Amino acid sequence: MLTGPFSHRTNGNYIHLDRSCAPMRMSRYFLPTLKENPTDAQIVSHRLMLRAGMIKQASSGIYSWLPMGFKILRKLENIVHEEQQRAGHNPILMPTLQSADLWRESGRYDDYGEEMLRITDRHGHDMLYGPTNEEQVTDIFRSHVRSYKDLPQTLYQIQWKFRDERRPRFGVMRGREFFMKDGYNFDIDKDSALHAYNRHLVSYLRTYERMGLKAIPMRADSGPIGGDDTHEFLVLADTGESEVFYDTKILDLTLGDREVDYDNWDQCADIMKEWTTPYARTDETHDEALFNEVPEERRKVSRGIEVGQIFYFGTKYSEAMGATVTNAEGKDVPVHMGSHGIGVSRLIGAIIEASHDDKGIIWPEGVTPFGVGIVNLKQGDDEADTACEALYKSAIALGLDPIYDDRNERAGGKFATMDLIGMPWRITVGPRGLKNGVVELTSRKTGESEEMTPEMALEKLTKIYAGI
RNA sequence: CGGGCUAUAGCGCAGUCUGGUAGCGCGUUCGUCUGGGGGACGAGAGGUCGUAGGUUCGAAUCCUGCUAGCCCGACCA
Repeated sequence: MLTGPFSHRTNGNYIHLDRSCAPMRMSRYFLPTLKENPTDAQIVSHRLMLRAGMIKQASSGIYSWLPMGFKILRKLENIVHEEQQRAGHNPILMPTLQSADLWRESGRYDDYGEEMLRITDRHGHDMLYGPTNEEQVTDIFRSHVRSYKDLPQTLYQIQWKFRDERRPRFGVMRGREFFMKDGYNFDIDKDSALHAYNRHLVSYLRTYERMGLKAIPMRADSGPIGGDDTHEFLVLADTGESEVFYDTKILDLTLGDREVDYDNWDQCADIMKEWTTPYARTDETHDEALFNEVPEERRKVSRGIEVGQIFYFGTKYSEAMGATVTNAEGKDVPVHMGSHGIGVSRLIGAIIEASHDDKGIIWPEGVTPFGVGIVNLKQGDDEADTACEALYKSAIALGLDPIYDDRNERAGGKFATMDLIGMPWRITVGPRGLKNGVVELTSRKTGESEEMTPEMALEKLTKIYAGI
C-alpha cells in the first residue's frame, strides 16, 4: 500500500523498483550536505547535487549515488518503466559487458573508436562495456523470432552504459558511466516502424511531462540514414550544450490527461504532427530561411540539454546480423528497426538546471524524493515531538513519503537543509503554532506559508499529489 | 585530442615568488548559554602539504618525471 504518492498510476505491468523509496527520519538518513560549493563543480546542477549529498564522484565522469540521489534515480526509472509499459513495450535487462564478436558482425567494433571501453578477459576474448545495445538486442531477436506474425515487437531496458568520453564534465550531465533507457522496435515494414517511432515520441512526451519537464522534440541530424527520421528531446536551460532555435508556440503544447491509444496509428501520427509542426531544431539541422518564416516575436534562440532521442534506421542491423522473419508470402525479409533512448541519470541534472533557486533544488512533485519535509522547530519539547511523530506517522499512512527532520538542530539549519534538498512542501511544527493547534504548510516554489491544522495540511498535500 | 589551470585537514582557502619544521573559515567532538532562517562563548580532535626522485645542513616552498582532477575548444545520451 505504501508505494508512495504515485502508486495510483501503476498498471498491471508495473515493476516494483521502489525499495529505496521509504519515509525517513533525518537523524538516521545518510545525507552529507555541504554548506560550501565544491570547486570542481562548475554548473549549478552539479554543485547542488554535491551540496545536497546526492552523489560522490568516484573518478572522472563516474559517480556513486548516495541515498537521496539513488532514490530520485529510482523514481525516474519507475516513471520511465510505467510509461514504456503503458505503450506496450517489453522490459528486459541485458548485460553491461558484451562480446566483441557481435560488434564485429555489425562492423561497429572497428567503427566505434576510442569511446568504447574495450576489455580482455582471462581467456583472451575481446569484450566491451556496452555504450549501446543494438547488436545485443538484435541477437536476442534473431534467436527467437521467425515469423511476421510475432511482429511488431519492442524491447527496452534501463541499464548502465559506458562511453569513454574524451572530456567528461558537468557532473552526471556528461558522465562516462550513465544510466539510460534504450529501446528497440522490430517491425515488418517501414510504415509499421514509423508508427513505432511515433508511439515512442508520444510515450516520451508523456514521460517528460510527468517529470515536470518541458522537453521539446527537435529535428536532429540523422547522420548517414537521411530523411526526417530522428528527433532529439531538448530541455531548455542556459547551461545546455546545444544551441536551439524554436517557435515559442511549441511551449504551449501539453499532452495533459488526454487518452492515448498507443496502437492507434492515426492518433500517434496526429500527436507527432502536432509537436513537430512548429519550428524547433538544433544547430545541427537549423535552417535560417525556414526559421525566418516564423513571426519574429515567436522566434527564439536559446540553449538546451538533450535528454532523449528517437531513431528509425530501417534494416541496417537486421541485414548485417541476419535478423529476418518470414513474411505473409513465405519470403524471408530483414526487419525494420529503430532505437530510442532516454538519459535517466542525465535527467536529474536537467531537472535541477530547470528547477532551482539560490537556496537549492526545487523538485517537481512528480519526481521529488520525499513528498513532504516535516520540520520540528523544538526537538526535545514534549508537545512538539509528539505532534511531529503523529504527523509523520499519518503522512506515511497516506503514502506521502515524508522526511522528518528530527535532528537537534536550530530552526535556521533545518529550513536551509529542506530548501537545499528541494522539498516541494514543508510542514513546520513549533510550540508557537501548536498553542493554537496549527502547523505551517510552506511551498518551496512560491515561499508562501499557510497556517492550518495538521489534518488540513495532510489533506491538502494528499490532494496535490493525487493530481500528479 | 589541442590549449589553459589545479593538487596543503571532511569542504572552501592562505602559505610557495624570497627554503627554516603548517595556518584560517566552515564542518566535526565536548561543555555552557541559546532556540521560528545555517546563533554565541569556551575547550579539543583532525594534515608526514597528490606521488616518485633530485638539489640543500634543512623542501609545502626550488628542479625533473609521473598520476589525478577541473575549465575552454573539437566530439557525444
